[in-house]
Amino acid sequence: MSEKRDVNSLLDLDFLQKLVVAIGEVAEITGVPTRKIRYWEEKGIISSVKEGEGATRRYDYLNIKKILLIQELMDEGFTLDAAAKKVENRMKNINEVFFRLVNNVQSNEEN
Amino acid sequence: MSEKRDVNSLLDLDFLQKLVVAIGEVAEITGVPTRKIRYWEEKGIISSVKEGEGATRRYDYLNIKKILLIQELMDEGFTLDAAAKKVENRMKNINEVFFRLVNNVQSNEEN
DNA sequence: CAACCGTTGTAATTAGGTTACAATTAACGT
DNA sequence: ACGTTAATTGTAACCTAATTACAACGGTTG
Repeated sequence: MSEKRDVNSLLDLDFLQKLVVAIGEVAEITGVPTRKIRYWEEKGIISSVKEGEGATRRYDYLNIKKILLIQELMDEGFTLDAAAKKVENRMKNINEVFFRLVNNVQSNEEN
Repeated sequence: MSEKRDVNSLLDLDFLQKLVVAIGEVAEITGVPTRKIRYWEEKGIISSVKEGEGATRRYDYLNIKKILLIQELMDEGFTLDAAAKKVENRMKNINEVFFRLVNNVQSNEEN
């Protein structure tokens, strides 16, 4: 069975981290308009990457997640800053879990 | 512990499926030039989605994976068609595994 | 009511993508 | 050697998407 290989191939988290998308796509995915996303970024609440000078921004999936979570909390009545703080804590957890997963996948690869 | 929630939040495969990126980004990720990607698509080997009429194409992560795998096989000496066929088989497996994972995550959610 | 928060509008500019037509390069069979 | 096919690349004209900066708006709070 080459199934383990297929699973690892599918859950290639290293690859997932490279998967960064343009702002229009993020707006489509999250339902948060581009203008708002840029505003949150101006305020330092989320962040994007720029490949080169004068290039367009790209958001990784952790930041997209963040946008979704913040929007959810704001819908519940949190202020932007409060929502951001709350999400920040959850993100720490998510990052930890993430690294643990990366390690698991890597040790499975050695079989 | 809200860890299970965080894991599910991280591995939100439903969300992952929405994560589609523009051709330039695919080129960056895979190292395969945009022109070549479009050529492979013309030949029907990979596929993209278009949101509306006259919009730009977007590739989901399974298709990006496909591009990577095909390029690898071609580097080993396979022809394009042979590589495509081989990858097609692996993709079937990957899709199966994928659906199984989606179901697992969903049943975990019921706890 | 003044100040702030969160958001949105828009115009001008730049970046990125599409299409179609054509050319190139290498391998394959006769 | 020759025509053929496979795989790729170049490019021009056109269209779509993103950026920046400046401004404005409605709601809330002191």
